[in-house]
Amino acid sequence: MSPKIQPRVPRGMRDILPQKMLQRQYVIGQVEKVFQRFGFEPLQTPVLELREMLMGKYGEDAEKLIYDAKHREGKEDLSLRYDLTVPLTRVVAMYPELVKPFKRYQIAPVWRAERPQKGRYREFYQCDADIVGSKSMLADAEIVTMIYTVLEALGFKSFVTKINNRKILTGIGQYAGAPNEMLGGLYRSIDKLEKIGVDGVREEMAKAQIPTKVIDRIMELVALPPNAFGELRELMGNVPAAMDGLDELEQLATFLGDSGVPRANYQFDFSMVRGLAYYTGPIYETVVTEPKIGSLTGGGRYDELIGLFMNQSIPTTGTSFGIERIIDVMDELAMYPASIGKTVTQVFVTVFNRDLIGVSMRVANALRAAGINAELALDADGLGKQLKYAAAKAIPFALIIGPDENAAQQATLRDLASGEQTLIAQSELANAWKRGT
RNA sequence: GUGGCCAUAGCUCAAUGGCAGAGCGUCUGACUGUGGAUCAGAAGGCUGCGGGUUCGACACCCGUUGGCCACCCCA
Repeated sequence: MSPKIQPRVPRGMRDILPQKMLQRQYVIGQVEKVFQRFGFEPLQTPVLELREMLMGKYGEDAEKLIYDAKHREGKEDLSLRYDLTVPLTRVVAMYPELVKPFKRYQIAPVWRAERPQKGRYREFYQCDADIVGSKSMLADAEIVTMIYTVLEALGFKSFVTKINNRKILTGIGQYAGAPNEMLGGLYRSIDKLEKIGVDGVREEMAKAQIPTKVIDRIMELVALPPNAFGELRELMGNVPAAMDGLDELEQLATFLGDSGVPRANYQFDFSMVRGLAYYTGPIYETVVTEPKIGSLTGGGRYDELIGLFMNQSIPTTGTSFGIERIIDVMDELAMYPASIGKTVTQVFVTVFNRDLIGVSMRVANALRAAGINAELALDADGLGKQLKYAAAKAIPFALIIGPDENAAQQATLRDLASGEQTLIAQSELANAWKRGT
């Protein structure tokens, strides 16, 4: 025999075992239900894209994290998808016949070669919902409303969706007189406001050789309290880009006021920055305040991205839920409903002895035909062993059909949590379930 | 990509440079129509991997891989 190979998975990737999968399926199911309730349709795309589809979309830093996946003898340069947004824009450009506004959702894995940490993996699922073909701020309001509805459905209480506008950030740069090449670093510093405070941001900017005068002007704007539309408008009255952005956000604010989303769950925050290069309008990011695990959702408007694939550009907005982080938070806060069990099996049908295999099998199949998840013992081991197995798998009930029960056409139903047992006619088992076991 | 901490039985962790251990879990039996409790017993290890120092390394040194944490960035 050849020497054994250490079984391992690639760095930052993991197996998800059945009990965890049940939780995941619950979370994904909830998200999907809300997506559909808002009129989004499912889409699937290949995990591999032609490399050139992905290049030049995310910005230089992000591009370094893209995995290449070319076959040894392949003629095409392929990469694992980095997100679901660029594949969407590719689809929209390829199928002009799609009815607009095109609303699609996609729940699928993406790959980023980052250094793994808690809540950060190299292979992770994103749940995206986007609206293609609407310039209206109502589309953005729908996205923000949906973010709230999804998180609320999952049981989150203390979360805030922060809203800003790329145009305002651009305006801030212009207003402060910051040279273009400094803008990227500038935004990154601004984004840390909440984390390192006003002084921390100033310090970082000073270190980056940004003139004090520029810093002063920026901080004057960025340090404004949330939702301070009036002050911002006054200060930046002569910066057209900022005015456009403010107009958009004020419209969005009006729509959100009528949306039913509680005021505590969204906030206009002029210091929130999103890194991806393609955003052009409103941007969103949701953070939970309880355990600090980074952002749970991120998104925004990217009106020009589709234009990279076709002559005509199509205004688009949407968001992405980071389901891995959502799950990590839900684990930490034990947010799963009791109905999410540790197994899908509802009843374990024991096999008393070889002679009674056929009886147990018929009973199991009858239950299955009635829509009940029934597992059949595969060995006529001692009853003790079979019950132990069922208990270890956390199956709620066991059925015992020995010679006595079978002679009377009955079965013993054992509640494995309480130990309580009841005799039920074999023909009545499925009905007993429907009445609520 | 930069820096720090860590890696011993399935899990949680011990072991002055001197015989690799405990608790929990697993398996078997006491219990041939019933899991959890109790008791008795058993299995389980190239101490992540590769070098080095040493009479002797789980321990010290170097490298490497992986995990975690902080940056960077991000879902």
